[in-house]
Amino acid sequence: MATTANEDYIKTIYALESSGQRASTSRIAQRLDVTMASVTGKIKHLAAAGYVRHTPYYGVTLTPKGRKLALHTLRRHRLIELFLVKTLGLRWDEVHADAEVLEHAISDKVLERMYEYLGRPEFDPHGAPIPAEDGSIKELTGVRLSDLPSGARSRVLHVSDADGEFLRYLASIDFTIGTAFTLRDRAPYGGPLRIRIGRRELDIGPDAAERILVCPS
Amino acid sequence: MATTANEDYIKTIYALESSGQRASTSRIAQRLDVTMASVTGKIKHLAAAGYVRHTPYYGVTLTPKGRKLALHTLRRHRLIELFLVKTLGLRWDEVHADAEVLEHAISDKVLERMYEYLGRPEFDPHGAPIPAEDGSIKELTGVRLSDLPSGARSRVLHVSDADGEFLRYLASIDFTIGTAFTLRDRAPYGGPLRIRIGRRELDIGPDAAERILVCPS
DNA sequence: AACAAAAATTAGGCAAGCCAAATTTTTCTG
DNA sequence: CAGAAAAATTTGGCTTGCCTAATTTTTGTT
Repeated sequence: MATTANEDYIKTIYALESSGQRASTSRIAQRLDVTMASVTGKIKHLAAAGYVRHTPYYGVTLTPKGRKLALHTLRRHRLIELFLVKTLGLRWDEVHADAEVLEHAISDKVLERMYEYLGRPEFDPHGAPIPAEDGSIKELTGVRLSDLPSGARSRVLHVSDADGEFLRYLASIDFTIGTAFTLRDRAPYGGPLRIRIGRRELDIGPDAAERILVCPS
Repeated sequence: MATTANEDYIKTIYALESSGQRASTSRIAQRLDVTMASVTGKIKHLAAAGYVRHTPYYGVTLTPKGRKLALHTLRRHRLIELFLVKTLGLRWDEVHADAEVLEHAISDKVLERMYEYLGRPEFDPHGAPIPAEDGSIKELTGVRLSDLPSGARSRVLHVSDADGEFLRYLASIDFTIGTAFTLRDRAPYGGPLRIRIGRRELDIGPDAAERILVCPS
């Protein structure tokens, strides 16, 4: 029942719900790059199997069973990303696609070995929390860099793993997970944010700032 | 074109050819645990795609293209087995099933990283040679333990990875790849072979001895 | 050589996943 | 609120990969 396709749909629905969006047919279709017809068909199947509740012409919500599968898959994805970075030395911007495939292929046994090998980690290379085996997950209590008040001291908490180019950009300016910095000020009218990291000064565009989660400290 | 199913069929045909058996519909079906009808259908597809030549009512042979795919898949399988043993500490008897799945899922990039991480190894945990990237493979020049003359000094070269129980048995008597030993003698009428390893003496049944490849030295 | 058994193939069907095109429902807009 | 646009669904069709049952070909036996 938990095929590759099913897990991908469930993960997408979970991501939409987590970001406060309605899991509508069109949004699922867009994220998975399939047609709406395919989504409607799959939704019926997932509803019959008890993973989602479906309100026709509105969208779906995960059942507890669906939520559990989503977190199980997310745990696999994030552990695999971390393993690829830590063990094989891949960069944080190039592990997403591999993890997307391997999360459906690796056995529970191998996954638990990876978990132990990595020292029971809590976060993946992008700062995202790794769900526990029981399906519990730590919520990230951060704010968007774009919402940070001027003068605040903070550190980088999380960036999405989905956009490799953005990750390469952040790596190129050495603005990675855990980096401590001070927000000097922001230029008016959508101008860049001026950031100080130790002795180094940095400008970050407002669009980038919206995609970076930070932890005020 | 190189789907999971295709790669599994090609691997099976390669294994049959390598062991000098005709790759007939029935033998392929038996090894893959599918019906002969399924094999006939798949064979037509593989023949049309240029991986095999098909002689109806007789069997198939690999084309150079098919052989290349077989060796490519075998390389992946064996590297993954070794990686699981070396890096994650799995036992040699429990890696086959995982490798069987992962060989179809791991990207070339990750595989090459594993190859480098392992120090460009030449053999898998069961002594089988790992095909090179260009598809070349070292032939094992060994003899079956059952064919070894009495009194010969030798070492364990290779055992098949397919039978976990047999591998556990060999591990339990500490008769693993590379173990040096002397064949004392063999009991008549299909009796056991008496083996000496250092100071230790061991009896090995004739059926087991047929499945162990050794390297006289 | 003739017949039975074994091996192989063909024919027809099913499930998963996808698609395009047609239709229905909802939402938006003037 | 009426009509248009957008969203969702239905219908029918395609491919992969498997199955059972029926048929054909080969092989083995007397």
